Amino acid sequence: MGPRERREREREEIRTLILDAARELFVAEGYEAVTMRRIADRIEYSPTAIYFHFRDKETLLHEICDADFLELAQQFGDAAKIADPIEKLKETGLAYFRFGVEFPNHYRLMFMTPHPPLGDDHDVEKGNPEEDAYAFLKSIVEQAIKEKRFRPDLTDAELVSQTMWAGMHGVVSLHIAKCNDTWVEWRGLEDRARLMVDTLVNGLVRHGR
Amino acid sequence: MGPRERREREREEIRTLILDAARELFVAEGYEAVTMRRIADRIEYSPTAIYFHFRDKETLLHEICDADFLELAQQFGDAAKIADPIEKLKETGLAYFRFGVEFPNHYRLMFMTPHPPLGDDHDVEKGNPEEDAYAFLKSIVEQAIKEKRFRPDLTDAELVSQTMWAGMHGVVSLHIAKCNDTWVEWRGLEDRARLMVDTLVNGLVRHGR
DNA sequence: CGACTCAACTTAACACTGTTAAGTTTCGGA
DNA sequence: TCCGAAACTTAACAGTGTTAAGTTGAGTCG
Repeated sequence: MGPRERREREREEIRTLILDAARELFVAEGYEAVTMRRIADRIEYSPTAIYFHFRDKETLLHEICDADFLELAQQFGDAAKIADPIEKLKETGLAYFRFGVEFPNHYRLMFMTPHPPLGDDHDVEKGNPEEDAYAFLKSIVEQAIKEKRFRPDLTDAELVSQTMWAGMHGVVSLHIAKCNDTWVEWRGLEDRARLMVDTLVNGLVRHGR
Repeated sequence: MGPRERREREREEIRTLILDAARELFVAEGYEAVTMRRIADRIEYSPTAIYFHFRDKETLLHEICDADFLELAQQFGDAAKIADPIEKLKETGLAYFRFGVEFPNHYRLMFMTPHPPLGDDHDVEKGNPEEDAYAFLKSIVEQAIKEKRFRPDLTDAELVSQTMWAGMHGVVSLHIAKCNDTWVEWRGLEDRARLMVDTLVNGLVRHGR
């Protein structure tokens, strides 16, 4: 228990100190505002100190939004309780939408910015629906397929999930990138999200007879 | 006749020289590669010379993708010939998709990057379906509504257009941002686009009886 | 206890970026 | 011929991410 562990703990503390400062700047003022020097200012260290804890800016930002992937999966808590797969799918889509609108800066980094193929050391456990948002979505789609709620030609859960995802992503990302665009007479954001889920689900389901 | 016009013509020539050099860099290596100094190198001028023709980098890039909006609208040439509004809508969606996949760097700038509200001096004539891609889409949706091809509750052409757009944008932008992501077992890009148009249209149309 | 080690940090610098101030060339018009 | 302005260049500024070299201070060991 000597000072060996104390050092390690202190190291972890300053690590999260940096992480928190960066996140705060980031969520408030966006990617552009996050400069190494501004982070350093905020925690009253020199800019170089950060490099002792993170390889570079990219991995720092990466680490920030890594935690957000977990956060996203937890937004599906309400949806997870729904038994009917179709209703569950709808609620999941809307929860995803709300997440994106609430944290646009995180969303941009997570889903709208191409990243170099970074190492696969993530916090979230891949495939676990409680941590992996995509796995959660896929599990719903699989359930819907198993219960024969979709059109008979829709047998690939992966493909359907990706389309469902893309639809909601389209609404969110178009909003983030174009909400100040005056070219288009935008309809209500909520309405657009609603119409997207409804239309997609309506287009996917097997219409009873 | 006089050198008055020659000067003006020369000025226009170097303007497009810059524009072409910038576009070339941009389409080949992406936004990050476009630095004022690299553009200047390529046309053998000093970096400062560019500022004599463009206010700043932002407006330069803006001007480049302004021309691309026109280009996009012209991709709908084939779709424009289709009489049936539903088929026309599908083909338009796929043409949009192909454009995004073919010119990802342009697409990123046009639709995935938030811009400060820049002046409304565009090349394209707003509302003209032959130049304004959104207007083209909306005209199809209006036609479909008029011909009662959509569900009776769908009366707002703007809202439906925006949803249709968002759907295809979702497929394209997710591809551009995440095509190197190994987290997801991506299905074929073409298949995803196809399923998106089909599902959306299927979810919108009035199902005959 | 004193010497040594090494992690944690700082200062100074490098190579970039977009952008501008100031100076130079060039050339048509009076 | 001289003037003025347009078109350009050189040099610089303030900023960026990042690194090389030096400093400090606490833990280890003879």
